[in-house]
Amino acid sequence: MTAYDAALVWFRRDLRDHDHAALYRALQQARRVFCVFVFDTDILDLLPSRTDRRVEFIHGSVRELDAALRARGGGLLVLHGRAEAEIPRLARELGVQAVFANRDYEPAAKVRDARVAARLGEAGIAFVSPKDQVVFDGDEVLTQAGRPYTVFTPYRNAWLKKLAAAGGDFYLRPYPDQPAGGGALVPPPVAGLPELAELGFTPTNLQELGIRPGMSGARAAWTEFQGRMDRYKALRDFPAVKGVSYLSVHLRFGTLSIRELAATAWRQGGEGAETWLSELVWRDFYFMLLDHFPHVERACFKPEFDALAWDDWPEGLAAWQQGRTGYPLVDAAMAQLNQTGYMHNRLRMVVASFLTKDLGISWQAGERYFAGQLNDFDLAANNGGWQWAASTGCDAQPWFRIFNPVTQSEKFDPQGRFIRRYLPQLAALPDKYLHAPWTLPPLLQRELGVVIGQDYPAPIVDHAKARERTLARFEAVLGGLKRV
DNA sequence: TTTTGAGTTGTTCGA
DNA sequence: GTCGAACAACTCAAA
Repeated sequence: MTAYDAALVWFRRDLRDHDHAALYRALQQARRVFCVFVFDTDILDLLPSRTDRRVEFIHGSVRELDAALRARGGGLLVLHGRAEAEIPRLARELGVQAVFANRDYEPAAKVRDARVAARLGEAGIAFVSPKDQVVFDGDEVLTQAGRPYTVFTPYRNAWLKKLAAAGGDFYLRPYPDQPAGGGALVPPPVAGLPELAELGFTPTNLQELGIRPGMSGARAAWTEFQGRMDRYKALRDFPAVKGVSYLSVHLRFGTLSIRELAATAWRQGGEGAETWLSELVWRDFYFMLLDHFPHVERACFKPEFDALAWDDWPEGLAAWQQGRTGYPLVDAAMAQLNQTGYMHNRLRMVVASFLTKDLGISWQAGERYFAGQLNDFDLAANNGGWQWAASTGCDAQPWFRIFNPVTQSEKFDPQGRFIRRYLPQLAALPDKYLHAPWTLPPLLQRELGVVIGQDYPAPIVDHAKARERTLARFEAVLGGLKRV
């Protein structure tokens, strides 16, 4: 029996029509179900450029979602404006009794949703926001003392235990497309998807990069990854190799369901699948942290680290952003980011360590740059990753978190295949010198046509000295605390 | 309440 | 080149 005559499903970062909590609940509770997506100007206006792969990805995914909903008798109403105002207005116009939208954990989204809920409430319309984008959220995995975990390993243990206790797939079962005795999708009163240009954006190189948006792109990438999940543990640290899943962008925009991914990894078992499942647990962990500790968006997870005296060094930041630090692995990684909007996870750690620990620049500056560039940018994961690298987050251990950019290069790109791909000007260098080109004897530099300081930058800092400065920087804060 | 064990992904040093 | 220990000692989470 349906409780409502009509309901509205508001799609945000969940651009699929299967295994979808809000869509399922709406169909369960309402006789007629409308669907809407808003190109939210409150978000779009903040983007640094009008050429943005994320917007193109969303645009393509929305087109596909609309087609899928049409095939089921419904369709997607696509709006362009302030979601905060558009959703309550639309809900009234359509005469629905409830709006369903999957729960979001970002501080700004929580404020927006609270305002929407309040406006809807004034009109007697319910706002329902079920859990969808994580396996376990907020208060589902807590310590014995009832507090949120702040250390990953015990969190993961509790997370896995909770899943296992429920028989493995209880929490991972997909929501059916059509609940028994439920309502039906109905077409929107106005059809049509605005073109990218109408939204004020220009096309990107998304297609050239082979990034396919939408549920079809997600399905293809997911199927491909399943064939190599068992090798994930062995290969994931080598950026020149196809070792990681490349599913982050699909998880970011919900073109895949986290339950489906986790269920598959859980069922498969084995080293590769277990390691990958751990990464999905990290994802839940960071969402949970952001939800419970929203101050991390701007400040350090551990407040004492807000006292760290980072350097204000615009030229250093620019060199890092543009990939001309003189450290090939760092520069190749930044080139990958700038050209494709993607960066391998190992390299995200390397460049984050380099910015904060070698250049002494605040993690917030790096986080902001990533936010503008990454196709898969997600506040929770990006912030968590940066704070981990900067040693200001959970498990802060500065003396463990200073990566040696040359050692990392030798270890994880031993033949320099990744470096040569993104820094063709270094292609002629022998492997031996590729990771630290400044060690190449000057005569050989001329012979190979790679003169340091001319054809490729000299190292912007000396790692050993930078390391000492960083340890002193942390000592000033931690040592100061000890004396109190 | 007190105690105990452990902490994603490392680096450096010296033998 | 390889290997084990030291790094510094705090905080968290469970027993």
